[in-house]
Amino acid sequence: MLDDGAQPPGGALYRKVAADLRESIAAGEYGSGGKLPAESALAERYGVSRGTIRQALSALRADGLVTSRRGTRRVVLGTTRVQSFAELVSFTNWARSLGEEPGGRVELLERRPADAEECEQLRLDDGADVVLVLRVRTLTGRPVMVERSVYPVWVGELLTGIPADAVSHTEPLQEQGVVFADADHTIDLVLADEEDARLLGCRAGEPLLRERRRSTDPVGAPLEWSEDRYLPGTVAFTVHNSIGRSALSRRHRSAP
Amino acid sequence: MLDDGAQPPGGALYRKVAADLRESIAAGEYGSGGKLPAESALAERYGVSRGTIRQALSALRADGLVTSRRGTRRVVLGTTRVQSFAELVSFTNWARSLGEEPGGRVELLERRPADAEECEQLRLDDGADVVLVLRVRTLTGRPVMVERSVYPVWVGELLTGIPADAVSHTEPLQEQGVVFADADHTIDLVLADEEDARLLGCRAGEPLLRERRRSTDPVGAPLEWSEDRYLPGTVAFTVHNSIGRSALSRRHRSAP
DNA sequence: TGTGCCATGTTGGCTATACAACTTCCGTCA
DNA sequence: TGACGGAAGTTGTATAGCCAACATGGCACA
Repeated sequence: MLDDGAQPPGGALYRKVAADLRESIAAGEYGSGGKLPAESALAERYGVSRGTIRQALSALRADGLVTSRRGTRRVVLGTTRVQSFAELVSFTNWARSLGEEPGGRVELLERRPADAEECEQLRLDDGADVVLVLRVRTLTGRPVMVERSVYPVWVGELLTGIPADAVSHTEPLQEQGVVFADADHTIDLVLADEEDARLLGCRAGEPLLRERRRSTDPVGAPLEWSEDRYLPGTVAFTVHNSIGRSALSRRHRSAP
Repeated sequence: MLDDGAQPPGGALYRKVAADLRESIAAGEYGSGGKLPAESALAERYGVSRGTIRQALSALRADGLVTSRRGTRRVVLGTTRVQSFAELVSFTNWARSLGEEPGGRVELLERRPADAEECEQLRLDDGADVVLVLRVRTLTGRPVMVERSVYPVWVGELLTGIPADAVSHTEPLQEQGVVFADADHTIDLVLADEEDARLLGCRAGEPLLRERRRSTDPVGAPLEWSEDRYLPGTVAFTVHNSIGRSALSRRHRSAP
């Protein structure tokens, strides 16, 4: 038990405890709807302080795996959940975790001046350049999504050396020290334009699920501003939130 | 400073600190991209321990308001964000927070045996009854969303006494001690059927943004299983996630 | 000039303790 | 039998302290 296997801040004790508890829960050790041992009991079992246990449980709580209420033991909510942040930011990681073969092709990679929204999103000065990458992503050969990403030049020029049929873009970036730490996602619906239709092999005007995403590094510097358009029926987005911890919100759009 | 104004577990010190910091950030006191004071400085300012400050900052971190990295002071990511959990679960609260007039009409309220998925989602035995509520929701008179919710009978029968034109359903439930604590959302795309078209005043086959939601109480008991269908262009869902704290996930659907 | 090292500031992680608030259950008493 | 009350168990909140890991800037040295 207490197997290792995390890379971000790696060796933290509470992460190992959390990982072990996740496994136990997924294995049904406490049943679905069953009660977890008390914090003090877990502290003794793992040989750590109650504070560390609480740190671990807080992570499970945020993932929606367990409840937490003053006065009673924690209850198992779901038996499995959660994708790592890496699986969300990287299409490649996600596909692999599904057992599907990720693919993709760069349709366009160019450097050009940023427009108003790109400046806003990437916090660039007016007139600054950005690198635009247009890619079609496939799952086991089938086109699933078209991705239009713009990067600040200092990020984008790291991508110019990558072959056009490279499976992953985020992995080489990570290797060069670019760390994706935060992301804001906006999900709505959009109709395919002619370019979408051509790239995805659908008809123009067909509805697509759109995810716009702004990713930042640990310091808060914008790394990527991307608009992904998914063919319907291929993906769904799931979110968990709880009272006092709601990363999800619903936004109104008065002007279509 | 340190204004009150939270109702769930109300009086916690770290919540007041967090609320105060939120205000300061929203007021631009540290600038966008600016540095927050050190934890120790904040601890002294508020007259609390560093642990309490860290608890408050952890909440802001989860909301994506500030960064956190070992070695450097925290940086302001965004100036404003976040809706309370109540605004997400309740259409009424949400609409009010937008300054729009929420409306709605119950098209159908009936008690009937649950089907297979409803049993699964609400953790009911086979053959158990559920209460189905079909409602059209309007924003300042304009129909925006159709909501199909099923409740376990013990929740549903609390709704039967409510007038058909009642604005909110969740509020009367809360008053009777039903607390919504956790929710799982799945967002995807669906085409309007005849009923949707009739209720929303659109054409059948038109694309709609669908949110399926399962809400549970603090003990983990399912309270509601709902499917909401939004007219395109009226809403967008936004999610924030960060490395190590990802409540969002992307799911594959192999069989449409 | 430029490079590398070190002191300092800052957050992450962990422990220990104490009390408050709440739930559950059991036993007592009417 | 039923209601009330209290004891025990459990999580929430807060404090204090310690060290490690990391970032930054300045200083010394080549």
